[in-house]
Amino acid sequence: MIRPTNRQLHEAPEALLAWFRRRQREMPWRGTRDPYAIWISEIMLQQTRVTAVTPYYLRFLERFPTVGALARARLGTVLKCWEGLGYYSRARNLHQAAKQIVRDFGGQLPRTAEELQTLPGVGRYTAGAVASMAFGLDEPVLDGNVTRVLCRVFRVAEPPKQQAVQKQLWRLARKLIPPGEAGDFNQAMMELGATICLPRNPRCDSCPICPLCRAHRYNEQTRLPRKADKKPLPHQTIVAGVIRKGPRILIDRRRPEGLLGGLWEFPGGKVRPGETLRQALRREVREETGIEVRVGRQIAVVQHAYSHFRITLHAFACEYQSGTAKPVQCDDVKWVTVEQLSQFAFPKANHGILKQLETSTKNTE
DNA sequence: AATGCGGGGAT
DNA sequence: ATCCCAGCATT
Repeated sequence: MIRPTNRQLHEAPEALLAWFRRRQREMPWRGTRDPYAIWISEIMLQQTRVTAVTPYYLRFLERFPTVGALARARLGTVLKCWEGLGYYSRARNLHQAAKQIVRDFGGQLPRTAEELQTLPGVGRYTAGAVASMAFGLDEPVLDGNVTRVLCRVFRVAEPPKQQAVQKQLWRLARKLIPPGEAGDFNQAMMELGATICLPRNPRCDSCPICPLCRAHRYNEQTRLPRKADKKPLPHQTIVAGVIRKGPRILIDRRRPEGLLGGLWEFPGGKVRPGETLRQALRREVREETGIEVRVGRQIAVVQHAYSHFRITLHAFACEYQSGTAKPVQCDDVKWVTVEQLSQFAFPKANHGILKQLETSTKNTE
């Protein structure tokens, strides 16, 4: 829920406008009110930085100075002019839209946000941008910059990707527009996001609305906007055995390639569907080291998250029964004492087991 | 709601 | 390496 204060509502837009009019950067499409030129610039600026766009914009307008010129051009010519800018559907849509403007709108861009959105490649953002900057309409924009600024100034705790939050941000962006000034105000918000209210290191000491910023007050400016929750990671159940043979414990070294390569671990592995934990452990120990064990009591359960999956590790005390340990499906095996364990590198997920081991050993001494 | 779509600059 | 950029269309 977004709850702007009256002070924010009244003071922030004016402060931003004043700041923007003093401090805005030079851009070749600023200062023109040619709707065609503004449209081209906005399409090019979709997901693309000002510095990347500038040379393309200049070349494009020279080559296709009007809607009619663009509509008459061959697609191949348009694409050639776009070459290197990326997102080439933008160029195809631009060409299509130009033809549509000639055919349906007499060669003039439609003058409402709603009609603008009927053009291919023109969504809610671009429609608002052209409507406000080219036609002076009080239409809002919401892009990555505006989203970041709003989430910080109004301390929006929910991820702005969520549809419900999007809806509120659009409403707020509209509400903030000083009547008749949407063009400059929208640009001011984006300019602030691009130069001051930066994603990682916002320059709050240079921000014209810092005193009105809720995130800054609570020192949360680098934690907002919140990123969408990532998808739940795939999960695996793992078993491992602390296998005793007299005073020694069996460990094995993982093969040098792959996950956790070269680290030592307690023998074990993934539990297969339908297997009990103990069945899986006996099987894995046999496959990995070639020995038979009796699985005893469970000594630890460890939850661990890797970057792209997570595991639940069940550790069991085991007793050596028969066979000779050898590196069958691992790089090396070794019988060691509890005291020696600390000399070997273990994955983080095994540290809990190691700790348990030290503790229980001391207790039995 | 999730993806695909490009290429480059900042960290 | 990862994030992010004056987003849109498609599924």
